[in-house]
Amino acid sequence: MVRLKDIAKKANVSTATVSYVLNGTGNISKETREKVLKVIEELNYTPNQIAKSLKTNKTSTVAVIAEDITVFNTPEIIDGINECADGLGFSIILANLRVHRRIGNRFSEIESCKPAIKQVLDSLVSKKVDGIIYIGVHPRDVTGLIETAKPVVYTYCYTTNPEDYSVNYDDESAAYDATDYLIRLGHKKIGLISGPIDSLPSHSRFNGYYKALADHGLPFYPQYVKTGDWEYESGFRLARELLGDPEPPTAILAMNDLMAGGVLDACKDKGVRVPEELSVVGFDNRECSFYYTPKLTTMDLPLREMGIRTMDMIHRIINRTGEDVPRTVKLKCRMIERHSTAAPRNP
Amino acid sequence: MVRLKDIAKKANVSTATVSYVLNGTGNISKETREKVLKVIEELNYTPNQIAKSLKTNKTSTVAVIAEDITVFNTPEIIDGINECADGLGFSIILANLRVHRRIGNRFSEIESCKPAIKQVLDSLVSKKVDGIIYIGVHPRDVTGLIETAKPVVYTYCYTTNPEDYSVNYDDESAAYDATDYLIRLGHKKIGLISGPIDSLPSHSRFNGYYKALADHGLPFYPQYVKTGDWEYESGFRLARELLGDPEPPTAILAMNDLMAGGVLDACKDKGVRVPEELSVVGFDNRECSFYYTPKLTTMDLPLREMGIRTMDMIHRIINRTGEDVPRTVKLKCRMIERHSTAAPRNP
DNA sequence: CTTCCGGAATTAATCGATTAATTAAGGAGG
DNA sequence: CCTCCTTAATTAATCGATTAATTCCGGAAG
Repeated sequence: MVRLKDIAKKANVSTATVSYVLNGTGNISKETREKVLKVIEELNYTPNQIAKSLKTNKTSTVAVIAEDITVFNTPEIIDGINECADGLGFSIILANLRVHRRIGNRFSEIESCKPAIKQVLDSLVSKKVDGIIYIGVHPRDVTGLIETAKPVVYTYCYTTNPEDYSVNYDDESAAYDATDYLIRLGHKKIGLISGPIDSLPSHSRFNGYYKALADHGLPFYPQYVKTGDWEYESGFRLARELLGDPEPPTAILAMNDLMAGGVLDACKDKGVRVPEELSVVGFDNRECSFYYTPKLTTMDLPLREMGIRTMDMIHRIINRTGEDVPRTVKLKCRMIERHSTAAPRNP
Repeated sequence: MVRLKDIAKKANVSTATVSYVLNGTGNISKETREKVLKVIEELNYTPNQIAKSLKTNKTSTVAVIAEDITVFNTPEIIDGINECADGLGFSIILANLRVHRRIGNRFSEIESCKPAIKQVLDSLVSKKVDGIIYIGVHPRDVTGLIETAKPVVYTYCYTTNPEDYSVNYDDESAAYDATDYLIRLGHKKIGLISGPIDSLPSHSRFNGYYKALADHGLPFYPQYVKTGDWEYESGFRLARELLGDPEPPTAILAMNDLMAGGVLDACKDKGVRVPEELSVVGFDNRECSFYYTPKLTTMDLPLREMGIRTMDMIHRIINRTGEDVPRTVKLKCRMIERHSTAAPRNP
């Protein structure tokens, strides 16, 4: 292994000079610089990052703590993080909490992850990274979950502490756009299958739905709003309820693709044709939504972009340049129009 | 930040003693050990891994180079790696080559990834890790792709170098089992929609198919074997060809779930009912296969297990204990029986 | 001619651990 | 009593960089 010292000896300069050349600091004459660079090239030298880190107390590494890497949103966020990190010369250390296998879908019990997080922070991460990115499996409150002196940026989750940094997508405007899209197709009676009432995204998405109706001067019918639990079965069940209404909606907006899948199957079950008799819109643009019959119109989440912005944000915080880094970023979603939506027959 | 030196001072011993206590080496009396441990506890000290790495030249970190983390197989493999690494006290540094965005599906052009790999190895990984795990996006030959002195274990891909280490699933026995399953249901005319002829998994799976037929004394009909390209469209097109045969098969085994999806749609198109008139079996157990109509019977790949075994293997190699680590591991797949298969009506 | 200054290089301490070599203190054996 | 071991501790070099402090030198200014 070639060391900085070897370069110095061969180039007949001090180690300090080589270091200054490598880092572009200090006062180095053109000739010396070139001489050193030539030797570096010759010996195919690359600096030992460990030694550098020890002295500078910087690692050019961030930890990515994922609640569950096997959940559909996470890989693409990580992909974005990675892409951005490559450009910045950062590495990422990945820690996976496996929340799903730990607590299933009982998100309220997220507290039980605290020991796991503490262990990750203590034993693996905190000594080797400059900052921490936390990726949730579902947008929810994780206030107080991470206790560390290092910078943290949250994505796909949020905290109630206004000092915390986070990157998310804009739920309200996404739901607004989806509703607006259906209204522009001609729909006036639009069912909504919501997530649990105590979930923030459910609230935001409901607000978007409500505002879009209002902006178009359409009435709001409480009986068109049903509360599910994000799972297929609730979509199936609630769609049956909606379709059983004496004056059923001509379109249903489900707050995720899984429940939308339930809606589609309820339609098959009841002999309701999609999109001719009922338009269905999902949310998330999960892989499965492409394979539904008919292919589902849905909202694509800006996952990769979220990853990129998250990495960019933590990098800014780490390199405190004095510039004021905004605490929260919200990114727009994008409608993906497929075959589950059409203009209503009898608007 | 508390340093080892601080512990030593407070406990009135030398730094060496503290180090020996921490690592359980050297000759330390019980009283001294307890005294030191008490101080460590009091000051809430954790050793600086960077400093340790510098001296020992070990990092307890492995690099995971993924060809594409957004491909369905990769997250679960990484999950397995992570689980095993946690148990061993290892961290993982993740590098993502984004092969799909680089070269799409033209796998033969994998060579073009070499510069990216070289960059990853040089600038990020090689100085900070004890070993390297490489995860492919598709089982294929990656001989010579990674040039490094560190231990490497390949998974979800293979090399022709018998010195290389790799972990994979057993294609041949999986295809054998799938075919055997159909035969036991009563099928005698079984179509096969293969991957490209120049792909190793295609070969192995074909061998499994062929052997199962032979073992049951069934004839092999070449016209029942069609060669696709792993994509949905080829499944659709080739299923139409098979169904157009004067004596069409009563079951079709597709070598992946995407092509099986094409088969299902071809059946819908031709009015062939699944599974009543045709049984369909896929391969991979991708998320989408659960959402097909009918839900697809398919082969589940032991992805998490592969990750675990891969991590375990690289750990053994890193800790060269002299034990002979087997060069290749092959894991069994598992049939997932859903609603696309049944006994044939007229066997 | 002396002093001062600035550019270009070097010296040497330092980051926080590990560990070979050494020392010191008892105890056993001759 | 002296020697030799064993056990338990310390000393100090080392890993491979960074960087504050210092030195050296030549030219400009007074």
